[in-house]
Amino acid sequence: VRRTTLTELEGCVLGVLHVLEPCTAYSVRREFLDSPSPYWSGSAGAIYPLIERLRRRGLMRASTQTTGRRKSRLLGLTPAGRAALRAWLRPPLPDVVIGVPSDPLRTRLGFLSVLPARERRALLADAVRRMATHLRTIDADVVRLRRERDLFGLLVARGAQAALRARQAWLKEVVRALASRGERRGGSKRS
Amino acid sequence: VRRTTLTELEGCVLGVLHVLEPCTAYSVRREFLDSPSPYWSGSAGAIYPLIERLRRRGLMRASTQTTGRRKSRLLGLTPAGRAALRAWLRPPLPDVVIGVPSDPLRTRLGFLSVLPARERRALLADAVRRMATHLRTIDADVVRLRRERDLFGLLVARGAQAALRARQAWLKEVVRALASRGERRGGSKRS
DNA sequence: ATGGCCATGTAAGATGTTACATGATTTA
DNA sequence: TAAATCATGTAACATCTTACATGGCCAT
Repeated sequence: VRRTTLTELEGCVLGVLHVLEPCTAYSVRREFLDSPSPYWSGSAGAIYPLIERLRRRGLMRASTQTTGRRKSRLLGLTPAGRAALRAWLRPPLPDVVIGVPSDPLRTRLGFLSVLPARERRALLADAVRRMATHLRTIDADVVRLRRERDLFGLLVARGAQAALRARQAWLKEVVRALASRGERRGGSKRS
Repeated sequence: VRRTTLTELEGCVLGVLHVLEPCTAYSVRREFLDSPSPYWSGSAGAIYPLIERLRRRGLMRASTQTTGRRKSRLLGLTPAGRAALRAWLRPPLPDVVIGVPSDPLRTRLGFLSVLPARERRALLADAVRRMATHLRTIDADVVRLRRERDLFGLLVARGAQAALRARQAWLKEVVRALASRGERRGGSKRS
């Protein structure tokens, strides 16, 4: 089955390549390893076969270079690769891009009714504490990127910051809603 | 390799089961098909094998019922299943639950520099318009769940609403930032 | 009775993870 | 020079998607 669209990771790799080219496969991989979002694992078994796939599809090319004793391949986009990247970004955006983004924390809190009151409070407390810590590192990222005058990097970091702050505010709302509700009953199920 | 943790989808299925049991595999599937988040595909090829897996692991059981001429299996959690579900929800939460959630829109806007100014504006306009439409349906969801006094359903919907609103505000920030920057240059790359 | 949706699957294939292998290079 | 890390992979496996198959049920 001839694939014509790009997956999320494939689109990202082409995008990273557009910014970094010419560069090695490993420096592409580093972008994902260094991302503040744990969603991007950047595992070798994902990146290297993916790059080989894109190369065979004619979206990128690799030119063998030799630096010192080490052979490494420098990657670059082909015209077809640039076109595929633009097509990936061009409207209309698919529903999954616009729709409610997945959030494993929101998912879990939807099943809070499973836990007895004590563990429920422990879960919320853990989430509140860890969120605050994590948010501080993102705040530092934003400050750094602003100082470096990296406009697009800054916008992405601001988006992440906004998402985390909104989630933090929502988390407080959840805590309030459960506290104000009578705490006498344990595991009430959704009607 | 003996898996001991649950994947996101497996945890969700156990959670849905806790709320709906006893119920059929299809009604579990419906929960995902009807979810407002397009992240949950609810494809048959994902759900049915997953349920069989959980059953073989002893986390749920299936009792064959016959309604009319149709045989269907009613699913329910086992004690081990309940324990696994609680363990999935119990702290410490893994990093991927706390960290910056993935957002395909944020990812794409990070590569805005790829597009020429005209297509860039088209992309942002499409995103703004579709976001507004989508947000209205989520708002309606919130109103409905509030009326139905479904506390946990309401909290999840409020979380989705908060995430979308934050994204909408951020999107406006992106539009402003790009408009205020001189528009003379086309595809500036990240330094 | 028939066309369409309900309900339950299965098969093939794409993609990603974990774990390992290998050699080069840097650092203590 | 020994250990750590860089850089590039590969193999086995798990999971999910797409597409199909099958039979029951329902409205016209």
